[in-house]
Amino acid sequence: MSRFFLTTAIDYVNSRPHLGTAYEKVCADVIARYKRLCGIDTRFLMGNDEHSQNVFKKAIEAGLDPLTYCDQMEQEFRKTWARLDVSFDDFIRTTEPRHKAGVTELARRLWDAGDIFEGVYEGWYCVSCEEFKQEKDLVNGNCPLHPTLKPEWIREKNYFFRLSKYQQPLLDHFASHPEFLQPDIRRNEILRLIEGGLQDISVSRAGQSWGIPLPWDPSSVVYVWFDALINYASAVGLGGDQQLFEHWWPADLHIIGKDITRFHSVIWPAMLMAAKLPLPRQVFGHGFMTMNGQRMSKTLGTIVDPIEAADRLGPQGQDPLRLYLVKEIAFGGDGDFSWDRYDERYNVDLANNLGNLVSRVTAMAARYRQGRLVPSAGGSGQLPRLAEQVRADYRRAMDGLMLHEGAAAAYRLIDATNEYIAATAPWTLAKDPASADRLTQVLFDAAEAIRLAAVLLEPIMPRSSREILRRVGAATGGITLDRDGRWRTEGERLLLQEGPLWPRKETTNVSENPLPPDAPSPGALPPVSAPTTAPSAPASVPAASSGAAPAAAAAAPSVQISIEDFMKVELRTAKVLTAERVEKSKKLLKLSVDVGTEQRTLVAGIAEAYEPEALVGKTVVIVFNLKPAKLMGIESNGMVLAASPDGGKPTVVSFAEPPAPGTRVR
RNA sequence: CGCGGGGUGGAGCAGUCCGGUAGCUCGUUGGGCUCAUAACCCAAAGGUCGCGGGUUCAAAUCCCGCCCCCGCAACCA
Repeated sequence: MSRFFLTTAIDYVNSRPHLGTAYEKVCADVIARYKRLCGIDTRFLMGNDEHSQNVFKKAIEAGLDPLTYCDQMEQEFRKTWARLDVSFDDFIRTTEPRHKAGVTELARRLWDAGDIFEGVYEGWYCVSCEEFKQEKDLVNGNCPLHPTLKPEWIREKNYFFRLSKYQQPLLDHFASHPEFLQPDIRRNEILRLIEGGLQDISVSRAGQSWGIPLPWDPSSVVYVWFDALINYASAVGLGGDQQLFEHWWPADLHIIGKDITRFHSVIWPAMLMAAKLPLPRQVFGHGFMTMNGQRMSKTLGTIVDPIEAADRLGPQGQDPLRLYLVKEIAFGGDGDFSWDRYDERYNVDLANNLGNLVSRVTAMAARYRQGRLVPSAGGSGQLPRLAEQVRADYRRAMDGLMLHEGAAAAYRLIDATNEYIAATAPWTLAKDPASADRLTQVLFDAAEAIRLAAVLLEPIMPRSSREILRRVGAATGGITLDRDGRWRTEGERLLLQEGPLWPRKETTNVSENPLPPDAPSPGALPPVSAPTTAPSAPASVPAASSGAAPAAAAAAPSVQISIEDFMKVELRTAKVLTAERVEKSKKLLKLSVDVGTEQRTLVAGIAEAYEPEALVGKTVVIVFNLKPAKLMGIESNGMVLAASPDGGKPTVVSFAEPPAPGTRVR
């Protein structure tokens, strides 16, 4: 029996899964279930990415031991996947011993092959910030955040992977395996990137404890992205169960978000080449989910909780959600979600079409034949031929990962069945005893078409599919496409007339804007910009992430400060003398202001809301004792206060009757 | 010239790689049916496929130029 090993990205555990994360898992699950339906021995792997500094920080903030925190988050993830009927066969956490074994094994192979070398990261290090600073960020040679401190020039030991060595092998692989990276749009992008040359990359961090130590130098841990990628191999026994590994590796398909395509289609294959291991057969980078056209973000209130979305449509609400995700979004492209549209699709696809079809057929079978259908020898019209066509289209679509087309194919059969009923008018046949056989045949055909549609939809709506099969009197267990996907002309059917599968949802058209942009949620503070870590870090993180935007950091709990704390902030009025746009900047204005005692230059991010001329002469409020910072090369000595709604345009604080420049505001 | 995505009937999208009657869902209008969850079926109206050039017998699709929108990054001190 052929086998299929399928993976999704493993998820960062610093926040609960949202709809974007769920989108990826559901699509992967549909593929996994489809492969099983085809009779293929399938292994579907998912998991959590836990060795991130952010996870570590998050745990410490929550006052938890990191592992305890990860344990708790695992439950959150598992709960979500269970609610959505995601049928993974294995769930890996990067803190598990088997993963450590795999990472150790792979790292050692690369080291032995000479593809990892020791280097140093050199840079200006601010002891107070505990991080490296870029030369260009320094202000007069000092740390921008600590103007009195001169950063130290530090060399940190770092191990690098010779990624550059694999440029040509990767290009060769892409050339000989056009299917390796899909869809094509990503493939072209990555090809250009590889052609542009590859840099060796740092794979270790010195002086950290949260991570997997390098086998040859335990004073360093493996960089989190390097660690994360290896999960796919360690989950099937790399460095442990050799027999398991040989059976399942290489993976047939990595399903990932388009943001981490580079890690999976460049770095990961290069690592495997270096380790002399086979490459995964295919990487598929799907698009992102948006909410009402906007990127999912906590501050914009555009996060959709997948559990909430499922619950909205009842205890079996996961199936409508799953159908929406695969049928309404072209797999590979970006997709939008809105509650209105979600409800609409539910009514149209499930209540009106499929659900109503099951109702009318089972009702007629019950009324005219007491639910028992024994087909006569008569012909079956056009439906069987269409069913065969649909089945072929469905297979082609699903094999090519065009999940939305697979769903559409199944729906062509459903639509055709509704048309067939309208054309044959069984209720008319029922009035004429001479048409008795014909009536039975028509109902049988309709039931058979429904049965086939249910089989095709099984990967997308497993639970509902089984329920439909039950109602049309077909076997519900162990179905396969080969055996159950073809039109049957005989066999007695016992149909069950029961209540609506999907009651119609009355659309009250309460357009529910999740959160008015200018209404901050209670207790929410502006997100604190997290200091970035060492500059040698890769730009983004690999196997974590997932579908949509990573959730913004959770709103900090409301913290009360003392009057002394507040008084540390010296607010003063300032009169704007000149204002000009900052070259090549979208948001910044450069202002010179009179603060009474002196004249200062400062930079404000209000260019989108104010023309420079409109500000000249105005009296505004600034933070007088803010540490200077450089923005787009300009030193800013203070900050203009403005009301700044999330995603909206700022309004600077001003006065009806301006006091003298330099007046203290408190 | 920072990277990327997009512009297709009123709305939301597919189609673009591999040119050949412009497709789907919703909405609108008219009709039909009464088995069914006010559902289902038929029909109609509605499109300069962002703009301008080019290649071609033929361009939404290929080539060149331009405009607009949206992300991301550089900048919300």
